[in-house]
Amino acid sequence: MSHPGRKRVTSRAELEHTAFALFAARGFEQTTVDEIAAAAGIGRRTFFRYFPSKNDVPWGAFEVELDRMRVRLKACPPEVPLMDAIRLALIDFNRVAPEQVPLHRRRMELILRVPTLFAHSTLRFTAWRQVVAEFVGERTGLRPDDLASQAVAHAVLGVAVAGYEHWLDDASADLGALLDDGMRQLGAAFDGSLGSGSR
Amino acid sequence: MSHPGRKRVTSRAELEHTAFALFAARGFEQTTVDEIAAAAGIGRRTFFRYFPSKNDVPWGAFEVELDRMRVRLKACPPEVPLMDAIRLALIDFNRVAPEQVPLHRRRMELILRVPTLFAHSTLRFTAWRQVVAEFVGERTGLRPDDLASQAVAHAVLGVAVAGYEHWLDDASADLGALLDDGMRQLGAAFDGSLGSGSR
DNA sequence: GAGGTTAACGGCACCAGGTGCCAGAATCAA
DNA sequence: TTGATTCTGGCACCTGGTGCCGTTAACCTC
Repeated sequence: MSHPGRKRVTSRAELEHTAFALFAARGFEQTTVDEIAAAAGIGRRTFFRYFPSKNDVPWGAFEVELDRMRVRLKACPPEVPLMDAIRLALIDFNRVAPEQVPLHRRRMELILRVPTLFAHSTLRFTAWRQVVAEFVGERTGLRPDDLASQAVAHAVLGVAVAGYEHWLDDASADLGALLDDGMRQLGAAFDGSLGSGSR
Repeated sequence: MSHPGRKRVTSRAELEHTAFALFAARGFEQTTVDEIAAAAGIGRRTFFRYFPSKNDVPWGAFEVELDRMRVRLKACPPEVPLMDAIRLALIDFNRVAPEQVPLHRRRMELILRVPTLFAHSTLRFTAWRQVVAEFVGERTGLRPDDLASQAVAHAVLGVAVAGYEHWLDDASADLGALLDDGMRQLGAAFDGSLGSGSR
């Protein structure tokens, strides 16, 4: 368990915490890396050993999350229709413990509302879509990079982003319900019942 | 028609042309703004008066294009079902004259394949989605920022991006057919026929 | 506990994109 | 010619990000 070499002086999580406090106080763009490093008591150079860029701070440990989504999709029994399986996994994946809601809110506020951050998110989004596309592939026999698989993955991500946008606007909203609704309404749009009968 | 003041020494289009040549030769990331400015015979400072950033060069005059999409959607008769109208407008919007195909290809290759450029595109994508969402709003009576409108807009953009990805991979492919296919298959996914019967 | 190995730290110099400021150059109208 | 107007481009400066490299702190072995 013990490794040779100097011990790490801080951690991603701790650094994230320090940074979030500054972001809340001054805003993301106005906070420089020097300020974060100074507040954390580390050198600027060291900051970049914990995070490849300032833009990566709000994302925390996303790789782990990605895997959660993958597992969640796979756990769905094959009888459940494709889009239902995805819808349920999407809802479940975005469930957070009540005590974690405030942090999750601030995190998503940064990611979705700060323009440069939203832009930088495309990389993560692409990875997330890939997970969905692979699931579509497994279910349908298509290749994950097939047009249909990719289109579905894009659409699902779109529902997620749109759902989050509404969740951020409305503090009392239930994220799971929004995502459920988004998926169903998108389906309704395709069968022609959007805005008329379905709800 | 004549204005006072010094004449502009170049134009967006000309600058874009110069830049594209350099991008083709050295790659986007490897080309510095100084090099573009030098090649165009202008000062670096002046470059930033024609384009707010290097990332904006490949987008050309996108505002105009946006308006074309808006008009194209509005031109669709109300009898045509919502998603059909959007599908047809999407195909038509992305039709380019044969002689413009090579340029359009290079443009889209940059935008979709260069990571930082793809990331930066989110701003334009958001504007484009908004046009679709507004159309959904008009047709259904929902608000454009309603979850359903936004979800549809996200999905359609997703189909467009996925379609372009395939078009870039396959030089012989017909972009219009890909977009048509993408929209139909997304619909098929929702009614459960994806991968089984429909094609 | 001395010495070697290992790994993290952090300063320094440097690059690139982007901005504010401002003096100067070009154009038009009077 | 003068003056208003508008574009130009140099300069200094800021910020994010990287390569380099000497230093520091831990562990392990003898």
